Amino acid sequence: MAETPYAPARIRALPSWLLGRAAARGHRLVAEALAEEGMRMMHHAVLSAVGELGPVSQAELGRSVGIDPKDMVAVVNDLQADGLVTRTPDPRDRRKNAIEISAAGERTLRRTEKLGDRANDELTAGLTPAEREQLMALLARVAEPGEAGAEQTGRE
Amino acid sequence: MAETPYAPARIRALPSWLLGRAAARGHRLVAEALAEEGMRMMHHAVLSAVGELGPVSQAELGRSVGIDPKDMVAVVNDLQADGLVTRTPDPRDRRKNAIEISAAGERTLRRTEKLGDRANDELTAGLTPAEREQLMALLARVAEPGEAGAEQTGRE
DNA sequence: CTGTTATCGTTGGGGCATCCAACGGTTCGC
DNA sequence: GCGAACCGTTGGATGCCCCAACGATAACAG
Repeated sequence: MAETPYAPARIRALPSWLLGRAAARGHRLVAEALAEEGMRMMHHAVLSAVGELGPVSQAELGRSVGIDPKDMVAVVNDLQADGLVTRTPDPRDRRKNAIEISAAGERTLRRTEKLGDRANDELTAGLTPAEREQLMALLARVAEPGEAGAEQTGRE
Repeated sequence: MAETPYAPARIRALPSWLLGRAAARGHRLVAEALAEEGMRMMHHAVLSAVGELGPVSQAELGRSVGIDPKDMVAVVNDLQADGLVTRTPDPRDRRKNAIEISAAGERTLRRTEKLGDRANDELTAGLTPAEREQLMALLARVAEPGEAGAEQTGRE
């Protein structure tokens, strides 16, 4: 074998390290894929959340995908500028904005979902479907330690 | 609050998403643990690499842990300022700096390794040792897909 | 009704990790 | 020798996360 600059074994043996590397690769693959549609990860996540939850307030959206309200403002601004979502004042609560996906947003979402799935397939290309399921199950338990009932506000 | 802000199923079902969440938690736990010694993740990783590889150039270090040369400069600066490593010009190649761990570096490394291990134990507290090994094996295959040729080029 | 408390959207700032482009100094291949 | 490649270094850009504050609005207690 050539003298590859191997990562030190000590570090490599740490779950957090491997987790970070794998996540970095996943992030890169997905980001590259979504870039084909001019989308970014958070934007896609938010758009998907809007499409799934229906008309929602920004605060609720932020809690659902776990991002800061500050960043949510920018994301919704972009999505609205691209005509992917509509932001209308909620008549029943004038503090809120009702975010809803548009027809164009639905179309874009369908494309970006395909791209995201494809990137994730590439990410897990070395795994069998069963192994992928296994990985997902293990990751879920590592990402959310408590998670017994799961009805609670899973805030991080 | 009946409405739980659960993450949309669409997004949650993606390995890249779960990977990111799990990595974020791991990162946070390890960072908090290392902060007890005033250390940060990259610093610890580099220090560990130096201790394992012996006298080594910064470029080689950067390749081994997969970080940018720019950031490596800052890391080595900090480590040197804390007296944890020595940076001496390589007489055989005056472009290179020979980075070597110091006695104080060894001591600090032993402590931070304990802290890192402890944080990783907490991270994987919900898993049995066998499951943890399983997770590591799966992650390794996801993080480094090719792995056969041991191709150079650092990363992507 | 009035005053207090809480939420919502928004703006501002900071910290941390990753990445790319460039440059002078040095070594290596031809 | 001379161009190509590498090394350390500097500069800048980006993305993600967290905290604090503000005006407007709503919910609630009195």
